[in-house]
Amino acid sequence: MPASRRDQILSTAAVLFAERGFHGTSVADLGAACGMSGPALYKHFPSKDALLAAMLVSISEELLAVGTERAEAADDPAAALDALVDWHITFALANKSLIVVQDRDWAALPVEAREKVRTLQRKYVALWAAQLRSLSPELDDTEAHVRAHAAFGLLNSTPHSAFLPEDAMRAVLHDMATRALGLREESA
Amino acid sequence: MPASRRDQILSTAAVLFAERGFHGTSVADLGAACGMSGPALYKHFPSKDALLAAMLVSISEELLAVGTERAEAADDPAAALDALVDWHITFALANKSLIVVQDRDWAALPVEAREKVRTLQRKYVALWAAQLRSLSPELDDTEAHVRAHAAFGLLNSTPHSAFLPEDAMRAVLHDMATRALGLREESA
DNA sequence: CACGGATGTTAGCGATCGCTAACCGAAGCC
DNA sequence: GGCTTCGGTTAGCGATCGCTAACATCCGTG
Repeated sequence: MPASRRDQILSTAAVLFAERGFHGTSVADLGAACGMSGPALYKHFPSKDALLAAMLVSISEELLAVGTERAEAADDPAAALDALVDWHITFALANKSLIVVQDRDWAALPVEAREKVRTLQRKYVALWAAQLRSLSPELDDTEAHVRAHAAFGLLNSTPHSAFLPEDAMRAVLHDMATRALGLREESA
Repeated sequence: MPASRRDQILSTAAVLFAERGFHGTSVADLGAACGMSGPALYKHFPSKDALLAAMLVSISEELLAVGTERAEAADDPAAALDALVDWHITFALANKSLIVVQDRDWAALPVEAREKVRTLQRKYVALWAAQLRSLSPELDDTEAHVRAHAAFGLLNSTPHSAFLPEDAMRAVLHDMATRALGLREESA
């Protein structure tokens, strides 16, 4: 079943929320963009908030789950970080709008979903930080978290600047991220 | 005159807009946070939109103006980029909320201000891109822009992760950004 | 001292918002 | 062939929004 009505709404909403923000998008706008109008959305989601929650919880889960998997499959910390960078790039390129919405509108989530998302995100950062610390054991834990966040910022710039073909974007982002994290010391 | 009423409103608004978004902050909220209530704001700004515009136009101007100045004062492209990184870090650390608002809520600007901000931002990116290309003349122009955006993403992560004392944050961000941009090839 | 501008107040208007109610046609099932 | 379910419609409610109007207070100045 490729793309249920529900999925179509979620992806349309991601685009609109990314462009205008959650509070800047009315349910009428969203309905219209889905080819229906306004209140029809309530046949698929109990509320506008719940729609946002479904969107953000599922992406946080996927980022963490696949990230964990990729890191565990790697042979050493450097390979794990390389795999994490690769996975994050893949995800960000395939879900530009979601990436934008996630760090823009998480504050609009109802409390319960907000805490769930924050927990998942914290685990995801911790996953990166742990790999950074086993690569460089002298690294302070807080600094490792800061470095992970900085790497996310770099990689998450892609929704605002995907000017190149996908392969080229991948290459540039991979190069910059691995350099920033100290994974390589030589030029191309 | 350090901090007129107008400035106090602007900086309070920056904090609230960064937390809840432009559309998520009512003029009553903003007024209350400034120690007055609601409509009093209209004695200082003609509209809520105009307030946002004043905020974003002025920061875009400052980023570009000082950036240009710093780049011109440098002896070579590498020094210019180093100075740009340094300036951007200084600005981002001193204006965390504004950095957030700028890339979150620029779409809420009235057309005229939006175009002005976009023009200024484009010039700022072009300033970085030009330095990157004179450092590495073989670099494609589009890729240079992408690399500049990625560097901004990295540096702009600081509002979400300023867990370290300011000096340490500066050092970490400077290290990562210069590595990402290929300004150094050796470890610390 | 009168007065005018600057800066605040409260009341309230019109528009828009999220959401519910009531209704309807098509599809599937016994 | 009737009944239910599913997914859609329009009408409209109550709340909130940005903003204006009308009025109060203070303060510098001729």
